[in-house]
Amino acid sequence: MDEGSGTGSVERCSIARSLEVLGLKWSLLIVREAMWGRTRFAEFRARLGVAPDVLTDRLGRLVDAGILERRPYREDGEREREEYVLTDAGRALVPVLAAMNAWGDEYRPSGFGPAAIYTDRETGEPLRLAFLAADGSEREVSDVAVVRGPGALMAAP
Amino acid sequence: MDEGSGTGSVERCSIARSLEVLGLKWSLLIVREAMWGRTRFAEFRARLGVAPDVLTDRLGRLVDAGILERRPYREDGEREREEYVLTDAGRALVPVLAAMNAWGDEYRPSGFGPAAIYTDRETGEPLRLAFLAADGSEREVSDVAVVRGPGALMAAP
DNA sequence: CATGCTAAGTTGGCGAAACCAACTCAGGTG
DNA sequence: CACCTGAGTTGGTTTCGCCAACTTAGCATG
Repeated sequence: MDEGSGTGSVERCSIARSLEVLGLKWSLLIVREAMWGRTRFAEFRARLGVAPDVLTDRLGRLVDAGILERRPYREDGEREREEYVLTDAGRALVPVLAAMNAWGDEYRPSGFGPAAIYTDRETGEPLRLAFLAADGSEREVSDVAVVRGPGALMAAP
Repeated sequence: MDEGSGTGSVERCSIARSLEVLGLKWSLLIVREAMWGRTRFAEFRARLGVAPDVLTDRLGRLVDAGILERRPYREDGEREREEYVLTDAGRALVPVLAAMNAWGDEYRPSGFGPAAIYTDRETGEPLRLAFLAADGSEREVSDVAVVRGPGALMAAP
């Protein structure tokens, strides 16, 4: 997954750079589980049904990318083991998950209603994602256009 | 990619359902290119450097999922061909791309500045994604909690 | 009317990634 | 010291992605 839009070896597109670490199968679902508070190998494995070798690989990549942090823990009467907790960078993926969640709810409904709701941590009231202008006013998705920024200096029609 | 959180055969998690169609390599990058206005096989191919057989497969899946629409076109002096344009469901993926973009800009910077900016289609002013409460007030990402909705009726600690 | 051009794909072979079951490993308990 | 548990490895098979080469359909040109 390289080349294409860019001229050099560095991927200029932030989406592509995000996908370098999140684009492999299971990566985002592991982050989703971590958001629910799962931290342990066996929990991820049981919840997701992912093969153990793949899970080992993904946890390692997410740690390397700074999304998860390996941290020792000890249950009483057990030996010391490692668990995986979200870092700030990992928690910053909430909008990505929320956006996917909202799209899936809308365009690929399960028939059971939404499985996850994003809420205010204190009041518990539901939140939604929206585009805001600098003055705080909201814009509809249909009013949003994508334009090139400084990182995109390729010539194209 | 099934089972895990659910008991039956329908995937209860909207994120997993979104990933069923968007989670394969190249799918989201094809949607990104479509947002830039690319519509043709050769354009996707040249921009992304994706193998033609994979591109055929992904375009077909995106069409089946209702994200892209196949539409005939004809350049003068050319034969009729097909192009691929975003549907409403496809354009509704803007928040997903914007969220990934913002995360990549912040946590995996390229050193060239952002390659894409999401703007108001009319005024051109830059927009950002934010969580809003029902009254329109904004919440920080760190104030967001994920809770179970009606679609998640699994018992778990 | 054969020849070539172009966009949009197929086809076939190969290496990497994912899957699955079985096995290992380290420490703690009875 | 036999056994249990969580956290992984290992080996073999299937699927996926990559690449180069080939095909196909219509129009245009000689």
